[in-house]
Amino acid sequence: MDHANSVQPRLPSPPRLSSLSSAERQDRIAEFVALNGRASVEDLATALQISIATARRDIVVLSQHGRVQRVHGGVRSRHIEATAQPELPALQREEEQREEKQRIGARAAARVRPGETIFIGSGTTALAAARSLRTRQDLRTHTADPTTVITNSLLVINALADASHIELIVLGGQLRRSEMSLIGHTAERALADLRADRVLMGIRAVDARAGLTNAWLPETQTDRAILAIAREVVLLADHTKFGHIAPAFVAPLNAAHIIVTDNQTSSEHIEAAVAAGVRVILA
Amino acid sequence: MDHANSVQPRLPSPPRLSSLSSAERQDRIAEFVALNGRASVEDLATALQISIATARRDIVVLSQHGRVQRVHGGVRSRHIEATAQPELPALQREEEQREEKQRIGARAAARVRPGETIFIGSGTTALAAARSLRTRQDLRTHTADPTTVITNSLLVINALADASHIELIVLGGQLRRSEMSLIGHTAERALADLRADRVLMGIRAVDARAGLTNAWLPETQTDRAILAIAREVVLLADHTKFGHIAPAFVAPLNAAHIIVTDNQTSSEHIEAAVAAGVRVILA
DNA sequence: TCATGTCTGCGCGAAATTGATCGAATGCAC
DNA sequence: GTGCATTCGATCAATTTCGCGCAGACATGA
Repeated sequence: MDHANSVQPRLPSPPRLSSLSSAERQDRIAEFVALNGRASVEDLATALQISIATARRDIVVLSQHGRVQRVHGGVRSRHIEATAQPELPALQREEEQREEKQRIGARAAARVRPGETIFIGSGTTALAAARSLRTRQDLRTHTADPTTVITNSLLVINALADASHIELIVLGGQLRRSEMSLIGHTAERALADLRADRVLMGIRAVDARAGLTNAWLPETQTDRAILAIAREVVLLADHTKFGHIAPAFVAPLNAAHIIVTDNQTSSEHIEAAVAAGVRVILA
Repeated sequence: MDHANSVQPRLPSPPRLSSLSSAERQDRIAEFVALNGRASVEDLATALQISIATARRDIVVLSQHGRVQRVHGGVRSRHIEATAQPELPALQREEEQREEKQRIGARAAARVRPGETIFIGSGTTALAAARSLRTRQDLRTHTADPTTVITNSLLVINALADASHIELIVLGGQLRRSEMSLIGHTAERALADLRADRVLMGIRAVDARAGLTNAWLPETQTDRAILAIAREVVLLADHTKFGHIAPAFVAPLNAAHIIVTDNQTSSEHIEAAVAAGVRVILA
């Protein structure tokens, strides 16, 4: 029996005694990253005496929880470099699910055709879409009928301020600093005179029964007015938005014609959206 | 074909995490650019010990994120005014008569009392006034009835975006990039619902007979609507503005209640303004 | 004792990242 | 406007890293 190992070609059995539980390992990894700023997968595997595969799995869990930021080759601290900007909530959140948001934004922006009028809402995912539009070369050449962007997001405005190939129309209103968005009576009144081909907007929470919900009640009035001006509503929501409910009801789920999300969204949520008549695009 | 392949003259060099991950490299580049203002592609490649191609790829990512501005040969900082290009006309002009504009702006801002509602227009002198308001401590303590700023200038918006003691209301409208101002029907419609204690605005040219004139006709409609919402109009005009006439008529000289200018303005122009019933303040 | 579920380590194909090269585009000087 | 040098963008090869399925080990419960 036993001894057998004298010649065993592989011993895949790790004696788990005395080693750490997965939660403890992940805490150690998070601690290590917080201390050193970054770590390669191999570093972690060596330091914690675990295999590369397990280190990788722990990293996946940690990044999904937002405790570390995943990069090719390892992980690094989620802490933002912060050269000058004050830590505005909207900018803080920009780092969470950064890769997913960029993919979602790019995919949503790809739906925009030259010469169209697009509304881009507030939120970091919508900001990613605006940045994607900023570099679209086909919009740059199509100068006869310029592409127009309407927005109530100060971040989108700044992102497109130097994009001379895009006509920029700003909704007025009161500045909500936590989101850097413009809301209120003035914004809604401006919307009455505007129409768009598509609306690209993010949302705080998506749930099949509770519909689309946001965190701040005064904003919902403006959000509803935004939804009403376009013939196609494209909702941008990464996988962390699904299955949750925020306090302020905005609209039923099928108010969105298209939802762009990432491939980590569970099929359960996707199927529920499809059943509600919404087209789901995985970025 | 001989030669060549027998001895491979290329060594594709393996990617090593041991150096820096892509995200870290990009942070370094952003930091470098923020510090030095600009950098060539070769500079970055040398400084970070990476190939030209990789440096270029990082630059593309950074510019897509809006963290740096790409130019032929390298990158330059985009941090000036948090968003805008230095070569925009409005910012080019910022350097002209800079001292005078700062004094004029500070003097005009000094008229603002805590709790008032102020409209600040576009132009670099008005921007100086906004910056002065930003640091007024008495506005910061007077929280019961917050001071409110209404503006159609993107530069003013950005200057006050992090001034949490100031309520900020933005006029909507179409972005005029040369001035970074919002104008048009949407802006005028928003003005219909707004009133202010004072209007602080710049002007292109001031002349006793020709009145207040601007360079761009479509803007005059918006400018007139702005003048109409306040009980006190404070005109900010350095000495270079006097005695000239610009193509678009905005309003007669006495539409302004107060003109703040600098001490290089000739007494002839000052007396003409006083004769028209305007109070002149020298900053 | 056996069945079941969960966790760990390993291997292989797929994806990602990097550096180099080449034609095309751009900027600069005259 | 013309000519020349530089830079940009796209592509290829090389290597690393990632994702996923598979098998073994331990814990739990019948």
